[in-house]
Amino acid sequence: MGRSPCCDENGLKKGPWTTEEDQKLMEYIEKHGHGSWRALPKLAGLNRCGKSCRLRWTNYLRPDIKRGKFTHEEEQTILQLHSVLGNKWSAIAKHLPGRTDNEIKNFWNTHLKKKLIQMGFDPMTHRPRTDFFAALPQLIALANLRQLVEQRPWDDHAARLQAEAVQAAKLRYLQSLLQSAASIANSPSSSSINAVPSDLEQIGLLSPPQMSSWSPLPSSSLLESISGQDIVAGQVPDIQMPSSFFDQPISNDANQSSGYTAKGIGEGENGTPKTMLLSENSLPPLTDFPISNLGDDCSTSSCDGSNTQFTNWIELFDEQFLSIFP
DNA sequence: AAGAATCCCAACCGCAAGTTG
DNA sequence: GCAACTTGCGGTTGGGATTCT
Repeated sequence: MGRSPCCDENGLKKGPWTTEEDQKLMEYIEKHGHGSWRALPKLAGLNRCGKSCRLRWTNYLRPDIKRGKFTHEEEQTILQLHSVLGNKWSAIAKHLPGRTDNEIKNFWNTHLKKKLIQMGFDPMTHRPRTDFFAALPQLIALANLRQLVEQRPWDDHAARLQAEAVQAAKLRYLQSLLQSAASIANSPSSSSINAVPSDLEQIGLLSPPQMSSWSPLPSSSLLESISGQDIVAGQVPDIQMPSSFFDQPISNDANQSSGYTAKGIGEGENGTPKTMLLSENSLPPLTDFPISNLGDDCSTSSCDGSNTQFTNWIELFDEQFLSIFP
């Protein structure tokens, strides 16, 4: 397996393509097909290397390429597929007609990855970041200190931190439940990944129709459409956040910070760190995130504020999660 | 208004797998 | 089996566009 010759031989042109070059390339491929990419530039009268021509065609000139911003559905698909496939951009692109791997990669790197990081999730594993948890008590304690000093409700930042912590904890618990589901699904007596432990059903996590909009597991149709080699049998993909969740603005409106309380910051009687207790009414109002205000932080054209299904689901999650989570 | 900072994406680079003779 | 060649892929970057100060 030899290495391909470098493109910059013979002073071939590099950099942005001109409309004239595009025209030449398109006309040639429409007439003759691309054939050998290496031979194409000479035949088409282009002072480019074949690699550059191939890239230009596949990423920009191909007639079936979809232009414009990613839709909400596409964003969800990318998130789901990335949780399963990782940075297999070409594999992900196969499930998004009209989108190139390069485009998806760029979208991930410029938007989705940042959102995951901002929400305290590892973009590679889709799990809550441990360093985030480690630092959280100190951050909350600092915020509380400030509250005491200033005698006023939590500011936006502190409220946001707590809201994120609660959501991350919930998701971590959900993930452990899903892993249980996977082990059951993987057992000889179970034939479907959809087999769920009773506690999942008990807390209503999988009750329709709330889960129709987003599921922590890739949809069954999606899984079916992914080639078998992409997924280790029985392995549950890492949980990922719904894109609607990521759409929540990082800086919440002031009216969301009221009424949040943290209890028991500090040390317990035996000197061990005391667990931060969050009263039920201290939970952030997940359903109240001003989705209609997402515009500034919204990178896709789909942020139209119409996504209510997930918020319904998370609302259910709030109540029933707390009833079983000490 | 202007300079700085940041965002965004087209294009490049290099590696590895696949193909051919 | 081997080397040359082709193609595909993922990571990175340059610079224009946009936003911020």
